[in-house]
Amino acid sequence: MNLFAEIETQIRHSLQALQARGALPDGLPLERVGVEPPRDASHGDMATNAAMILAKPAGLNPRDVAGLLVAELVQSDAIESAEIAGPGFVNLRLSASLWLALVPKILHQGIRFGDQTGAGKLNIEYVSANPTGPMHVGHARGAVFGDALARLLEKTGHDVLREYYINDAGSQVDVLARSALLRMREAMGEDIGAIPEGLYPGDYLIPVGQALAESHPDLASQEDATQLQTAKSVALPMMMARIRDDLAALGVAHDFFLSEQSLHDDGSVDKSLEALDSKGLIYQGVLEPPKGKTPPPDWEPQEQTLFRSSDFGDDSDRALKKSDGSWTYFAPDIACHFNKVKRGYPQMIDVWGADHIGYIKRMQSAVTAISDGEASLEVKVCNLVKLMRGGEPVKMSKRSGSFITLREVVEEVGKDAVRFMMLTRKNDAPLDFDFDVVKDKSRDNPVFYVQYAHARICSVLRNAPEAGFSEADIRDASLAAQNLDSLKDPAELALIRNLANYPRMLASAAQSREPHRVAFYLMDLAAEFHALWNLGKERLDLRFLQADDRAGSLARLALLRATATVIASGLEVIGVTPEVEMR
RNA sequence: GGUCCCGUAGCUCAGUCGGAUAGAGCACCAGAUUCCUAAUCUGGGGGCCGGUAGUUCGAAUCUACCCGGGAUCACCA
Repeated sequence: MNLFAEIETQIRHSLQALQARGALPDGLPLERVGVEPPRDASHGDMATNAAMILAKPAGLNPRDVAGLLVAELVQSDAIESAEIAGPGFVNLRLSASLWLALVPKILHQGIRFGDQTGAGKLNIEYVSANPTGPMHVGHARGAVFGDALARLLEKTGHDVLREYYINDAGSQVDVLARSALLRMREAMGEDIGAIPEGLYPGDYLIPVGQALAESHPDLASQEDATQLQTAKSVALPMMMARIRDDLAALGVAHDFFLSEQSLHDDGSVDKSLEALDSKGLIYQGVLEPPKGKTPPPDWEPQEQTLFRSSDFGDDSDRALKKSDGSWTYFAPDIACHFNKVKRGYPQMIDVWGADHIGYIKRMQSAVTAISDGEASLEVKVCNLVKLMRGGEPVKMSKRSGSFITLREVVEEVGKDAVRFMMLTRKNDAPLDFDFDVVKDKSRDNPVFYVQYAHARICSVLRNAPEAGFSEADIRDASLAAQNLDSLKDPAELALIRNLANYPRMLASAAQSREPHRVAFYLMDLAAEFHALWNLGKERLDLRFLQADDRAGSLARLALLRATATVIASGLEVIGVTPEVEMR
């Protein structure tokens, strides 16, 4: 329960009391009443918009409603003062003990501070990179975003399943198999020359070729279809193992892997289509050419099996089978989501690259159609990542196979830096990833800046014994029992208010599915802590450790530990390590 | 042309179910270290929140239309 919610409840009770007395009419929209921190700290600790929201429905003017509310609120022990301001805001000042009580609460709960419960089951699918090669940096953003979102949603009470959909049935997998077969011949001593156009040139397939050569020495003499099948059966697990390794290096792990091929093999694709067909949503037809100035030059009308996605808000109906009768990628994707629903996850989130934006409506249409509106799919898109070094974009050529892999980036700058940097921009905005910034040890590097704040607090605690405080004194349990009344300075109280905002921030970040807010909150909190630290240089009374002020020192240590705990908790949500020492 | 995203300080970007005088970092200028990590901090200047209209007690935020930038648009995954 966070402080803002408590005060909001208090206000609601006061309003209800006024209604019970007849001072306010019944039937007011109390649910719209909110409490928020005022922009200007001089206005108080919290402000409510209640009077302005309720004035019109109550048939009173805002300042009169505010007056009634103020008279009611000041009777509460929690509220020290309440005054009317501006157009009808009620500014509240909470009794200091209420704020101070937050510190032991955090110390008791540890990094679980801010946890919420009971938000229900949720399936989140992310990464789902094709198993045809190593992960590159573009995948990293979706991986980090998806993982951080999953952690955030778990923190806020969801029962989350992290899912990876393996596209192991498309034509790209055939290309993978043929590329692996070529590498197999190479492994057997054949001079294969340059890798032909249309096959994957990357060195990462050399071990796959060797594995094939060892496990299936006679494969080259088999029928083509057998060769392909065998190559796939060897190459796919190796590619997926590598992807899992790369993800693990980033601190990302999925709970469930769903194979597209398995959906074909067990008839799920057919069943999904039958389900749609039974609702009358499938027909044979010819799509109109795409509208616009420049229709594709090679466009020609094709009769295809179509899904009536336009009945569900899509711009056009969409093909499930190509004109040659084979499946489009859309059909197994429907089966994939149907599969999730049937496994008990009607609430789904997909994380896609921004280049798939145009695909969202049809997928949502299909989910709505196949579940009769019972299931919902949210799609979050991640925009491009541009790698920068020395102020210049890093050149990437996929053709030559010299693209920067996720593994290389993680090895160069570390997983924490990759993860944090990926969350320094809204997911749907393009992001510059600058190697120079990420490796910098200064204020410019947000990863460093936040971790350094945590390390600095740990440093103070390490220095405590020298200042005469025992190990027992500075344990969280002891600090939580400290009297904190000596924490009076505005800078100290401001830090506590910021800590109080943490659960609120988590809730709104989760609701809007925006884990980057956690990163921004941490940067802000770190700045506030660094400022308090430096204040101790000129204000000796604010220095944390003072041998001649035992009670005051312990109170300050309690505040510091609470701050470190919230930083550690927030870092946990985005999967970054809270460093204990940075020298 | 359709759809979606974006437009906020010189630059890069935050901005909470609409809330009070719109914030931060960088850059620029001026300062702080016998002292818990100066790897940090303090202060200063800098704004038509792309534009117009609308809804509202109140709009950077919501709606409509325009302007500018980007992504995407049968059959590829």
